[in-house]
Amino acid sequence: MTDPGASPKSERTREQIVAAALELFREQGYQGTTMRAVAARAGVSVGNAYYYFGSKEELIQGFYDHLVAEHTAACAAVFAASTDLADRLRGTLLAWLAAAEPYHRFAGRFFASAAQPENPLSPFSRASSPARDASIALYRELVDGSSTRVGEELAGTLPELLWLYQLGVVLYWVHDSSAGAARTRTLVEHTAPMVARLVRLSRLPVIRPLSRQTVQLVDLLSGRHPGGG
Amino acid sequence: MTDPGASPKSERTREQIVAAALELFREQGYQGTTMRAVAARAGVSVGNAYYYFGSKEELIQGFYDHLVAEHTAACAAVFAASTDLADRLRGTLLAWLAAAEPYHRFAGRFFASAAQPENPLSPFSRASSPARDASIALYRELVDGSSTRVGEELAGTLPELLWLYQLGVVLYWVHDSSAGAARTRTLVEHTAPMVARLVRLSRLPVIRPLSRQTVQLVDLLSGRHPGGG
DNA sequence: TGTACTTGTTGAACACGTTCAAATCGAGGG
DNA sequence: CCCTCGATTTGAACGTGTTCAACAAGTACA
Repeated sequence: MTDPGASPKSERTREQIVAAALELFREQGYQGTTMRAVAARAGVSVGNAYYYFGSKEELIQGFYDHLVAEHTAACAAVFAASTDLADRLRGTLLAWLAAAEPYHRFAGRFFASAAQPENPLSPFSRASSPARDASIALYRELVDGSSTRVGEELAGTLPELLWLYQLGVVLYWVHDSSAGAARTRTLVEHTAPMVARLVRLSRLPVIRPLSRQTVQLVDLLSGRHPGGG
Repeated sequence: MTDPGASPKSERTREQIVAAALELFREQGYQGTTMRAVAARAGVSVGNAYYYFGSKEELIQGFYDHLVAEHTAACAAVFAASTDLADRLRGTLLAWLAAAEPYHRFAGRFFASAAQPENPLSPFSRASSPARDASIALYRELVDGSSTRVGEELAGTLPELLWLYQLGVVLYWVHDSSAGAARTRTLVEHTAPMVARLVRLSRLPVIRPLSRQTVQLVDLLSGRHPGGG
């Protein structure tokens, strides 16, 4: 299985494998890293690596967990710094970019896997729902702690919408080969205030129907995987 | 190379290989189809398949070309049927869904490849720019032939924005396992009028700055691959 | 200590995508 | 007809991800 018991021994082996994999991913990229090399550096056999991880792709989950943890930590500082919605959005996204930076080289491969339906790494998959829920909760905190008053219709769904916004930014970042992801930073700098503005405008009579329809649609379709229920 | 001379003989061999690949993709999915099986059904050797196509993924280009052609043809009828912007949007997207339907099973694998940076199949890649330009041109025709008056600021960039909108719909569709892609159809039915409404609202004084900023941002960042120039 | 059972580990073997040196084909010139 | 040369075709061979039967180590209980 993929998730064997958590004895101290197995825990240690598992960590050795993840550490070796992350090292090699950084050094050689995803493609350039072979399972044989990962096993060798971890000091175990190939078969043993497969005892802990069902596939090469699953090794990436290690990177993913690491990333989520680091991002969440960084956001605490962001949330403490300002109550302005645009500031908080900008800070949150820039913090993600900073945390993900070292892995940009193989992130493409990662998100390509994640883009596949039925892949456990997919952000919409059942396997990802804890990470997804955690991420959405982060955005709920972002909204709740901001000074912008959000209409109650929108309030419930806004965190999920902002999570989708982040997904879009990440998608752009993956394809961004500019130095230091400068273009993605530009994207964030420009869109964060626009999104914040849109949230404020959503209470206007002209916009309100659109806002309401958006919420209804997301609630209708979302939750989990599009085909899920 | 990938693109050997176009003698009648090589042309025929190439077509045999593409045909065999598409058959097998439909029958067994992408993963379940081996290059050996493709070569066998096409009546050639494995090496010969690689003489024409640099990789298994490149075989998908055949499906892609087929799809674009069919979609474009279907849109002619859509454009003739109505000048209402929402109708035209809805029709265009539903036509895409109809054309792509038979390939839904392996479309996930396809778009996963496409999601990878540096992959020629990526919609942002240089190799795809003809297909991308053609697709954007389709949306320009959609806009130009509609009865909705579009502000001149937005007019130039709107086709590209709508193409991005389609990209989002496709992304959803790939993950949609509901019968007959019913959920994606719902998404289209709801969002097409909303997008059309948004286009109309974009001329309002409250919205106009947002619209202008959006256009500026897209023009600043877009064109090609984020890191491109 | 011995015995049954679970957990952890091994490395050879398999099927696949891909490569490549060599064989074959086919048109043009002698 | 033969020769030449590039385009086309072959299939064995390589490296890869993955599987699996077998084995070792650890654990619980008598």
